[in-house]
Amino acid sequence: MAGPRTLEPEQWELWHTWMQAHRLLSRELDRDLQRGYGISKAEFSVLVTLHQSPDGPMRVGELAESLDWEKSRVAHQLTRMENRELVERTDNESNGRRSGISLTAKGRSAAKNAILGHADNIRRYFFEALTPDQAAAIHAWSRQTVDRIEPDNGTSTSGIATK
Amino acid sequence: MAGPRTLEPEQWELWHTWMQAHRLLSRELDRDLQRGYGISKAEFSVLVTLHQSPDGPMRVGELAESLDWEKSRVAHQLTRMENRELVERTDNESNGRRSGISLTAKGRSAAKNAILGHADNIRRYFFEALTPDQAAAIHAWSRQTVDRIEPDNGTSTSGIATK
DNA sequence: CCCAGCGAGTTGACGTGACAACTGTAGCGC
DNA sequence: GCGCTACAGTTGTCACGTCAACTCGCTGGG
Repeated sequence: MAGPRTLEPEQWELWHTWMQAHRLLSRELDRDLQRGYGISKAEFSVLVTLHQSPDGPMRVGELAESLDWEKSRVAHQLTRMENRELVERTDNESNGRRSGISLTAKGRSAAKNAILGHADNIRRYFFEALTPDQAAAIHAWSRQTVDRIEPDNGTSTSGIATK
Repeated sequence: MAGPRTLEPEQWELWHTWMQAHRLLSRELDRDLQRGYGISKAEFSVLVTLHQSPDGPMRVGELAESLDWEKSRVAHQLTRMENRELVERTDNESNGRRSGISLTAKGRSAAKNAILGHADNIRRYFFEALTPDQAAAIHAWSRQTVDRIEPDNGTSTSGIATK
């Protein structure tokens, strides 16, 4: 409709700085995870999700939904992690197909260590330099954005949500 | 040192929501760029940088510094873009090595179109749902973070900076 | 029985990104 | 000239992520 077709310089500046901050932060966290625990961020996400699973082995579909990843991405990731012996695909008793994903001992201990270290890093890099105002602003914006792009999502107050 | 070794639930919630918002936003912008103009975000960045270059061809090092990418990443990206005829590596008159990067006609027009559309999308997805307070808070935090992780950086007000 | 179609999961192709090792040119001291 | 170092750029390798095509088991219709 109306409006200038380009951004104001200060808008550009804000956008650029915001993106850059995010990129630098992600890079630091990735590197720390890699150096400290020898796992990548993607691997970390999978390990945490499996680690927190209450009912033992998960299936690929569950993992995909829980992480909000595409199934193919999960499958690729699991293949790599299976090669590195962090997870294993186990036979499911009820039907013939192997469809259970579970942590190996190695995967479980990696998860345990990394969770603590990672939380520490997040606090160091993100929360320590965050005033309450900023936290509120970022939180509000994040929720708006998530709701706008992907409305059906359990981002509500603090936990479980509808499903 | 001291402090709890894990994050508070509300901190986790903020962190998770923020990461998710960022991911969804990036994905939307990427897809729009791809669908609307047939170029990726990485290609877009290179095209914009070259397009804005005042003195014609740039060199790989300049590009890398300007984008804050690793040189190898730039080289790989240029190889792909050269194959797609968006840029060309031209001989540099002063020394024998081919070291100039410039846009092809195709690249130039792609850049021109994409810049407008992309700015539009950024406004739609980012600025429209952002109050002035939020913008200020986010801007402030971003600058702090960039300065903290990468202190020597031209993030000052609006342009050129020391170098 | 056969086969069409579905849903879950996998695979392949391709672009992306980080890191390390390599090539090649220029400059310096001898 | 010779060797050495520094630096720019390239290449290889591996992990990551998306999309499209595929496999496999299960069903339901004929």
